[in-house]
Amino acid sequence: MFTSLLDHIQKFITLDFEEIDILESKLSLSKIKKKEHLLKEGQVCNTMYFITNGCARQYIINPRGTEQTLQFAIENWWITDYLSYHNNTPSHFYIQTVENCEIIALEKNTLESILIQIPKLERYFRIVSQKSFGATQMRIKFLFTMSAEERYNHFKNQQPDFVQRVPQYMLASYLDFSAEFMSKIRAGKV
Amino acid sequence: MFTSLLDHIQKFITLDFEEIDILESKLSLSKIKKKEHLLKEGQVCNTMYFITNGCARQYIINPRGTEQTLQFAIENWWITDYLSYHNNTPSHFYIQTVENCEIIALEKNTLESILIQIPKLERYFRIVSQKSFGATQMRIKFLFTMSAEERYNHFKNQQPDFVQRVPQYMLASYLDFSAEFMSKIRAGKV
DNA sequence: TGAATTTCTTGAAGCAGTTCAAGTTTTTTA
DNA sequence: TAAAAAACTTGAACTGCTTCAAGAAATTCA
Repeated sequence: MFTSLLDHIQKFITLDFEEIDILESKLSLSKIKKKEHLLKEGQVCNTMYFITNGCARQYIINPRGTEQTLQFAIENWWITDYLSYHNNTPSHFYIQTVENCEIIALEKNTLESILIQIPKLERYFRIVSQKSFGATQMRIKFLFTMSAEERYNHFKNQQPDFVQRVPQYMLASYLDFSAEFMSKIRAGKV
Repeated sequence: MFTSLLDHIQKFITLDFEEIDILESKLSLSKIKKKEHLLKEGQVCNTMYFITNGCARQYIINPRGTEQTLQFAIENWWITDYLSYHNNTPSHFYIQTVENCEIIALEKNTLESILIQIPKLERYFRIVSQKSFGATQMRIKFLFTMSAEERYNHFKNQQPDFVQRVPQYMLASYLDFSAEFMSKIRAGKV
């Protein structure tokens, strides 16, 4: 039932049977329909979400009223607002499913009690978040150095399947250009 | 000698005397002159750097040959390339001191041996990196939604002292606009 | 201190990408 | 399966910021 998360954890640390039991007893899997919100701007985020199936995104609504996606999460990714989570401050972000999803929602209280029983999981979450941080630095590099068309082609080469999975306007905003410009890039009119 | 790091750690976890001794026995403080490199593009990054005094930055050289700063680190910040660090891949980044610095350089091997003796430090590094990740998400939000002038004013309001500490052209590139445009913003010619 | 280097400033020309508006296509839902 | 909603396309007008070039000011260092 939680094999995808257990497998992911065991890429980084080794769990024994007892620990797996503890973990399984505390986790729960939810089915969430497409376009539902896991977090809205202004709420304090006290939950981490692990996607076992489907796709979610973190987005904002910009001053012009347009949604801009800051992050996507697919199978085997965690998504949350860590700043709101750690500081107990209202979030600046929305988190929303993009497809029907199966998600493990892990509340702060639950996670803390798990971490007391299985301290080794601290290591798992450390490594996962350090790697995410590293990936985000690369993302900023691409945003800084590539043209819109280069960013699109680069992304398409790196994640060819994913490009099909989300509406173009969401991907356009993730790559920091307009939906209209995305159309022109794809049509070769640039 | 390592009080700034020890204090920082103890904001998140509690260390006993024995653990502090172990830690102190494994750490070393280096003085690094302004403009020296801690990491160059192409090298595998196997060290994390904690700034106890001074300022460093992570930057790239863009296709036009101009340096672009992706990240600054001042007192009580860690700086490294986590992607290169974890994957043992050549780094895409330079890390360089911006001022004369006092730095705790923590090599991967050393850190791993410390973490075996003091597993609770996993928690410290987890929380620190999750908070950094959260801060980077906010940074991307600002890059996406604010004009160049707004980004400058926002940064100046948040970090008034820091603006004085680094050359304007470095800050301009960190805020993702040109050094020339920074001049015009500051002169009110925009 | 004086020379060399680094950093900052200014204006002119240009362009990558936005905004707007309207229409078309595709997908979802009742 | 028809109607509604969501997503995509297109062109025209515009603009925020870049690039270039050259000089001025500030800082560093021998």
